[in-house]
Amino acid sequence: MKDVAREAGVHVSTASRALNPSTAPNVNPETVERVVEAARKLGYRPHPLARGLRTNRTMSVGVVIPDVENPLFGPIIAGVESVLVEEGYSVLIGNADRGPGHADSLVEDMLERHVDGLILATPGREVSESARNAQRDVSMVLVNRSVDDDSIPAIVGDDHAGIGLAVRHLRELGHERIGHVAGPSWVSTGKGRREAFLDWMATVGLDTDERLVEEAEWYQVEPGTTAALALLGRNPDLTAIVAANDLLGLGCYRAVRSLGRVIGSDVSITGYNDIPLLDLMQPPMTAVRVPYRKMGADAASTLLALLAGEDVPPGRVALQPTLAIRASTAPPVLGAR
Amino acid sequence: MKDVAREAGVHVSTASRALNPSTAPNVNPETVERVVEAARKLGYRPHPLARGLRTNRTMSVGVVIPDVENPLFGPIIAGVESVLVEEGYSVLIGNADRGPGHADSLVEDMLERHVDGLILATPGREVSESARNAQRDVSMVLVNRSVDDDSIPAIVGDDHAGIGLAVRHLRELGHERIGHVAGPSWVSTGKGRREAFLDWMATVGLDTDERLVEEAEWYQVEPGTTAALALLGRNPDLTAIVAANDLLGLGCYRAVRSLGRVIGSDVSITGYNDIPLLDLMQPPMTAVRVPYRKMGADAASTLLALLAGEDVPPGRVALQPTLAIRASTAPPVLGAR
DNA sequence: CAGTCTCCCGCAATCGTTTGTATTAAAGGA
DNA sequence: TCCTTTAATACAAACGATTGCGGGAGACTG
Repeated sequence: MKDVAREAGVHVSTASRALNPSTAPNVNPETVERVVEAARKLGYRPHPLARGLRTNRTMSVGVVIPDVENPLFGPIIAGVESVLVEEGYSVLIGNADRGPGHADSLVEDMLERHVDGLILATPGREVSESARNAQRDVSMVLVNRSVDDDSIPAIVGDDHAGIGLAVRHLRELGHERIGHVAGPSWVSTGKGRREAFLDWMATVGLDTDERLVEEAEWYQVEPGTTAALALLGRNPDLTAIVAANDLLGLGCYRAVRSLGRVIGSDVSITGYNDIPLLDLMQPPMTAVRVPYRKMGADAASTLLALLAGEDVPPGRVALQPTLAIRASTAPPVLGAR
Repeated sequence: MKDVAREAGVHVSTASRALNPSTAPNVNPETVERVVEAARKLGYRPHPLARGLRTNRTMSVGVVIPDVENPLFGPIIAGVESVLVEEGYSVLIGNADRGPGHADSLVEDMLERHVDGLILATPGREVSESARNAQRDVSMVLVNRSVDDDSIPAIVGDDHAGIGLAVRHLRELGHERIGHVAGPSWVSTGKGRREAFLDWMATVGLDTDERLVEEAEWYQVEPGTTAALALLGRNPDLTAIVAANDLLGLGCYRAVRSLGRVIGSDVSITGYNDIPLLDLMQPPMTAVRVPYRKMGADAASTLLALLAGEDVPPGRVALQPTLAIRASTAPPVLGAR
């Protein structure tokens, strides 16, 4: 920049102002022209560290993901990245796969790096101490999760509506005995979808017995099988299962098969999330599709608004899911009961 | 840091030296002790921008991925992140999903941000102009790709060995007419696996007719089906297909089914990569498994070595794949020819 | 005892910007 | 004509560290 100033025959401070859109009006238009030309000629690029040191902004935001290897988060990251890069921000990624506490330590790291904002996708329904502290220092927004007291802006899928799509779809097919394989209740989605399930069962005029719900230990295939077996053992007359997650749904596939029953005709199954390849399963799985990429993009936009000083009301914004109907759901076989 | 120095009763420069492991030997041990204590007491955290401004290092590395939504890259990112974070580096992620040229622009962005190193997973067998320039300024290593002239260190899977696993497995099952659905030849993996296939066919004493290979337009299910149909149309007597990629393999599934033949018994199929859920397909797919997480970790380690000034020979390091044998491969039905 | 060497430490410059304040000159008003 | 206002630019102090250089004190040597 010193060179640019010399080339344009002005002081560096003038050059700085000329190059900065917000201060450019304070300098003579022709001078601006000269400086801009000099900068172009010399191929000047501002040094982000020097700038950041002075302005106290790094133009970077941290994104903490519970498990990068989970295909679920690819679209979220893509969505976040696409809008942030557009605004000149860089995305620092943190993978909190080393168990509880790891997310907090990543947040600490990022704060030390003076990120301008944080986007958290880590699970858990409560704000950790460190996150609480972080909110004082930087803007932050949650994605695909929320906190019980809604004290932090969150972009989430509308789980209530999503479960509603599944339950109503099954109801319309004629199912009357529907069960739910729930996710762990300490995760916000696990709790929310479980409640939504019972709620919708009542809405469509069906049984809301707690015995129709079985909680899986974790969002994986194996726990899904275990839970589904327990559920079907307790309720042999079930004709449909709403799984809280695609992997749990695949776990249900295994359970149903191991009982010698046919997926779709004997027992209908719905998944949740619609991860890739679900349409290639045998049979292809009906699933609630959540707009994850948009979720990431919206979270990023919200963060940008916060960074711009706009007042963003805390609380959650829910994105509407859709239902991908495939062959794992069908009308119940009449008289099977 | 000024406060720390005052608290310890020394000059800031002394404090700086005391806190920095590499310069600490130059200061009196008791003084170091006092400074460290003062720093602890005041909760001192170095300011990375100030430090970076002076030292010309940002302690960050850029990772450019062709498509974050592809489940393949999750493990790579996780591997990279795990080793870099350990050494105090941050990971900047760039998603080059906006077509050709986007990767270059991301690299430019990262260079402007003065990343200390770059890890590129973008496809293409040639070094772009910008990458070439980048290599002058920062350390860089490639992952899951290489360049034709091997001028940049690259960590890749050993595709030749991987294809060998598949071909030999099929040969041992008794297959003699084996085809290959190749990936696009402008991608390094597409070209490499194709050549490896023909090479291994010769090695196991089988036909190496070019007609046994059909190139898919892109690594996706649909192009895989198209290619497989063409391949099977041309060679109706094939009893096995080696696909250059899992998704292409799934495309083969569709093709085989649409011809009314049975996967496994009529036509065996092998995939490549072993992406999640492949074991839940019907039938579960035999696939070459590439250690992607390790690949990412090794790439990061190599980069660290480069950053430490060690001499890393250019050229590729190949990681050994394994074979996950499942139900999509079986002995050919005798007399089917 | 003078000279030299070592070991610690302080001084000050530096990295590349931004920005509050001072300065200058021109323009406008009485 | 002189004073005040305004516009445009220059000056210099930050931001928070690192680091070459020099100086002072003590130890060692001859």
